[in-house]
Amino acid sequence: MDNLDGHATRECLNAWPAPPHSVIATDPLYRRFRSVQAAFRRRAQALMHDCDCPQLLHGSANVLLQLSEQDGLTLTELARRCEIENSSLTALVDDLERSGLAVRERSANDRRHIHMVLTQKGREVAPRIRHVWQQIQQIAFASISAQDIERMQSVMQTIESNLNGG
Amino acid sequence: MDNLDGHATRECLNAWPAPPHSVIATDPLYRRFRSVQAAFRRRAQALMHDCDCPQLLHGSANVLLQLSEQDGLTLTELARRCEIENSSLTALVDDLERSGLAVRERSANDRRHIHMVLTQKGREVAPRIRHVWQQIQQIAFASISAQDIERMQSVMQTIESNLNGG
DNA sequence: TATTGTTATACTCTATAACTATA
DNA sequence: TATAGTTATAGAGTATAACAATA
Repeated sequence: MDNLDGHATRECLNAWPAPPHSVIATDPLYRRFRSVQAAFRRRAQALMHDCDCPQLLHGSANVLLQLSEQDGLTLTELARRCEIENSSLTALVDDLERSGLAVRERSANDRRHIHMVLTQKGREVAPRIRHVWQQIQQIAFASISAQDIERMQSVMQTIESNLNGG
Repeated sequence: MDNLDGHATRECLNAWPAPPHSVIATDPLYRRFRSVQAAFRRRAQALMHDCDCPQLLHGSANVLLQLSEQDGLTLTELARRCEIENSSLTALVDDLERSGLAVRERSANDRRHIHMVLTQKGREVAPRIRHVWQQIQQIAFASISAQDIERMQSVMQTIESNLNGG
């Protein structure tokens, strides 16, 4: 076990070694993507709470905003616009129904289709949610130029495309 | 149910409406953070497979690289360097042990400490993992200038700090 | 009492596969 | 057979809280 004590000693002598370049160049970047998203989500939840909005998943709020643009979309069309799978949408729509913001209405013409229709409450809440999202933008992008934000989005898109082999 | 058919008709007449500015400005950006990270992970897994590396979680690979910089770190020190909680580290360390790349060794001096020690296999594999991560960088950042990458990282850091109220 | 580490649990976001109901 | 939607399940990454062992 002497070597283990040796390790412990090295730790003490050199507690903060510089990480190798390959590590600092990849892992923190990789992890930053998640932590930024988490920061967006946490701040949005705090703001929604402050604004007396129902506590929605970020995805549900997005569905709500889609519906406030065009009410009565079918689930499949909503999933397409939100760029998620049908099965992923189910929980978000459940969330909206549970919060009383929208209801499923089965189509009379083709009973396979379900239209999502905003309730009165949903129509009232949607602008507040939209406002919260706008606030988040203002907070998040404070002191960052529009050009830098666009550049970042474009770089991220290129990275994703590079990694997906395109 | 006539209104539902009305919705269906509007869909047909105007199937691809432009989303409102507030939506395009936030949600796709929010979601991009996750999708880029997923792209990194998927590509890394594919490359690790091609290079005959053990299939490790990204986090486990990161722990392995930390150990290849300094062997025998305690779990708490490893968690600190990886910027995760102790409890989150457990699964990653289990992963490394399961793959035979490192072993837990309890310290004789202070039996509360556990040192992670690379095995022979771990020392052989670490450089290959590092190489894979370097390849990923090359793939991900192809045709993107170093300046743009640094700028993106810095912008992301600012966004996170803004959102966290700093 | 304080520290190290583990376990149990939960949460967010997402996907795939198998299923039901309808056309 | 094809489409719309649901359910069941998984997986990645993370956290909190309660716990055991040790100091």
